[in-house]
Amino acid sequence: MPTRATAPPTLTTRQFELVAKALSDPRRMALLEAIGSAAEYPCHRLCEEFPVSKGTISHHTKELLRAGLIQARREGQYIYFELRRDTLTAYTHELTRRLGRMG
Amino acid sequence: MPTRATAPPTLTTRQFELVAKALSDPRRMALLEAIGSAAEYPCHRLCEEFPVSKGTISHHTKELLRAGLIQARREGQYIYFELRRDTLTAYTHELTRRLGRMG
DNA sequence: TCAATGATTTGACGGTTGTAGAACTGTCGT
DNA sequence: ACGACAGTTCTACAACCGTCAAATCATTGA
Repeated sequence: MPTRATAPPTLTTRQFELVAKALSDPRRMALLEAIGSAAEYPCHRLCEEFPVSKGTISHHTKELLRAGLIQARREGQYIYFELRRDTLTAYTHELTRRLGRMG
Repeated sequence: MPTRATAPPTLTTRQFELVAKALSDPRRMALLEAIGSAAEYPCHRLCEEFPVSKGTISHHTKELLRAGLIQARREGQYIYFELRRDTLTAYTHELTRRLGRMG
């Protein structure tokens, strides 16, 4: 069976922790929401629309990348982010798996 | 209409942040899993089974209580914790609601 | 080649956090 | 009343985190 192109249905312990950590900061969560609001979201628009410095934006997006919550596509001098919903579902599934059946 | 005894189907912004923060620490997550592994879990068993001090256990359970992820019942000198799965479902639902439809 | 724009990296700073240990409160048996 | 046990609170500390500013890298256009 070939390796799946999309996403693993389950997360490693390490990645589970990274996702939880990434979601724990309100600002980072807001950035993630913005990115998820469109099919693709240009990085410089995040810089325009959030009252934080470029460096901070870069820091947060790096964390989101590490967690696998977004992916980046470079096009010339621009970078476009895309929300990875598969990682999110994997996270919520792992959460419910660890904490028994939920309502 | 009377106030519901169980849990709100949706979380306030504040509570959403508290839950995300509470879930972001691996140790606290492990404590939550232990509590969720039974209908009720006595506090002193957490102290026995985790290699951290009493003070640290108390600190973490306090955070879990603040987030509404557990509830406590006192019985004499003992305290029993119970996982609140309703808060967890509310959290995952809010997460998916904020990030658009997911797989 | 040079200037301008987009993005990353580095260094520093203040606030937060996980942790231990000691002191304290509360409850049970004897 | 007293000692043992369960839990909380306080203090202190090292590590981490979000943030900015400045420097640096990368890419495009003139």
